[in-house]
Amino acid sequence: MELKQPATVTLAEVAEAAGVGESTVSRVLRNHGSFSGKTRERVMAAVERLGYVPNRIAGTLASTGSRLVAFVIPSLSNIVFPDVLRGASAVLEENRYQAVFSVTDYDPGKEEALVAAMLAWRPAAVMLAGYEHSDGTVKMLRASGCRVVELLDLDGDALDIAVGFSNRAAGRESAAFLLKRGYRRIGYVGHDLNRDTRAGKRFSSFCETLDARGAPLVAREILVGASSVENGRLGLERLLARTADLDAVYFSNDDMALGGYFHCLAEGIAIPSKLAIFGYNGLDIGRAIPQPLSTVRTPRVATGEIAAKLVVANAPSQAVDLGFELIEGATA
Amino acid sequence: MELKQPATVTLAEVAEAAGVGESTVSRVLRNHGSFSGKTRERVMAAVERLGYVPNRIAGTLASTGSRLVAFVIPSLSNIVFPDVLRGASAVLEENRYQAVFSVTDYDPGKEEALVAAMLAWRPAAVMLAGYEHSDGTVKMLRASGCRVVELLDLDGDALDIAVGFSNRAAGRESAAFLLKRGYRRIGYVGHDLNRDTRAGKRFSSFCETLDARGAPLVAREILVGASSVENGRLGLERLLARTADLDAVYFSNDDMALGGYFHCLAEGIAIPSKLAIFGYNGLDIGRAIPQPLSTVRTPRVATGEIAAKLVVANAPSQAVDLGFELIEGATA
DNA sequence: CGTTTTTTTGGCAGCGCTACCAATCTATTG
DNA sequence: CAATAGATTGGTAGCGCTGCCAAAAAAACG
Repeated sequence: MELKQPATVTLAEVAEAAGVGESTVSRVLRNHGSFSGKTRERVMAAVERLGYVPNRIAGTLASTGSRLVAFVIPSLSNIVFPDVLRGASAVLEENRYQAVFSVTDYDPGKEEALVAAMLAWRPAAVMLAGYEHSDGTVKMLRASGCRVVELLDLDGDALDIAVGFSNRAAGRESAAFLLKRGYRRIGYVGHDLNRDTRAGKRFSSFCETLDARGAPLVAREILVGASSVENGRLGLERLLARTADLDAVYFSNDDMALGGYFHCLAEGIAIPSKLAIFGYNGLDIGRAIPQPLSTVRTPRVATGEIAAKLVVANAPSQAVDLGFELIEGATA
Repeated sequence: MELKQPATVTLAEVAEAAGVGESTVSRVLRNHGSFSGKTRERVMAAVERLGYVPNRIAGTLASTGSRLVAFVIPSLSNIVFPDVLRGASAVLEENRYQAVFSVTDYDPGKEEALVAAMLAWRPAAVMLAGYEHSDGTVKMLRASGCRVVELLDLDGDALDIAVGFSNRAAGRESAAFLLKRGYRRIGYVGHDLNRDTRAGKRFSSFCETLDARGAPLVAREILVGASSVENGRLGLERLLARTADLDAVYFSNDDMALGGYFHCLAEGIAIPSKLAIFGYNGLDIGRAIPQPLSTVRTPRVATGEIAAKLVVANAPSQAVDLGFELIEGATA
């Protein structure tokens, strides 16, 4: 079926049909300013009859601020970001804001280009992952005059608003937990850390903590590419082939850790007696496996919610620490 | 740090600074129409110097078509939709289109409201999940004149463009596969099917196929709420408590099936000799567990890609069947 | 009732940009 | 060198809506 371009109905036509002025229609539709009940009815009837759909493009141009919120996120494969979007989206929809997004693939250059493209829509706010941005990105954001929210990280200086938790603290506490449990020969399996700087921060403070307690990291296996269950499995396999007698492995996140868990399951490696496994994120699936995964649960949805609420309320610049929760689980 | 509203630079100011007319700046920036190399340089220098960011709101209003594509999706928790967004987003970004989205929570009423809100942005296309929409939604979409793409379903009549595969065929082939393997006492564990109509279609044609082959479904367990690993586990537990001697269970999707798998693992139920498990979606994680999950792999990312390509190319109305692949795995 | 106050209205100038058209300039041709 | 064709430009009317302001109508007051 060919869809023909039906001459779109404009506000002026509604006004004409309702026998009132344009500004009256505008007021009724936005429920702003004053008008009589009778007028309201006539306008609504005309709207109904003509099938009028307001044009937000025109509305936004005419008024001052837009109700667009731009998300520039590294990935949609990593469940973290859909979770953040989910939390934010619920709040934004309630407040008649509209979410727009694009995906950087963890590439700062692409991030810069996408931020530029986003700013062209004159959003009320731009939401980004973390603190590591190119100079160009920072400059544009500063000059834009729109709100900037940096998500899921707290280890650095915020441009405007930051909502999240400390990845360094998460790395530190994970290390402390493993040490407290008596593990001394600890390894690490992770994905590309240059791109995922938050995972990098966790790892570096994890290592610092081990060093400080006199039980430095014994071995590491870094896989190219994104985190995934398969990479976690592969990573652990390689690590164990290279290094004997490890008693615990820290993974860059739960996806990777699950891969490690499955490897042990398949190879008959007893968890945690022979090898302990520790993840990061607190995914639901980690609680459904036979031995609940030991991990750190992060408030991903809440991060999105709070960020959206702050933007909607046009709150002052601030950093909000939502914290995280270490889940002892049964794998470490 | 307070971000001050910096008087935004307009195209007129760039024109002034570059000593050329507004339309010339516009042509250079869009690389459209003709202009000399020298002019181009002067304009670009002025753009650079003033830090000009074009206003797409104004641009869209002034020109005819927008480069916005609206996604109205049921959920962000179900990985299916982030996958579709991912595929689409890559293509859209390449073509300088912008993705906007909102989430319906599988609620047709909310879908209608969100479609209305989306149409207010005069998108080039609206992308929706499946064919089941309220009358109001259909009416609005028809009247809107923008392209409509229905995703991930092919069992029904498309409004305009449809991209996906047949859920009925998937249900049918899954049943045929289990029967061919010799399973006769087959059960089902699923989530709320009124909302997820695609899962409902799979289930009903699964049952029809079993009936036709004289091995009707023995038992079912439907859980309220969304699909999840935990619900899958719980569902299988309940199903087995109620019904003895099942030899295979079909799950509404891989998340649910993984829950079932973990239940068996924890309870020491041998797979597939004692109980076979079959899922749907072909998630990566299903291949990383000790016994690869038997399932149907669906082209989710490709669905998004193709949909976006058709929209960008302003292709004629059509239904594109991307098919699916039955993965034999080791659990059935 | 006339007057003052309050509530409702309509008119219209932009918002920043693009599309169209006419004007200007440059290169070509005979 | 005039004439013609082609390449570059600038001017300007909207795109559809909102915000401001003044006019009109209704309500309140004395």
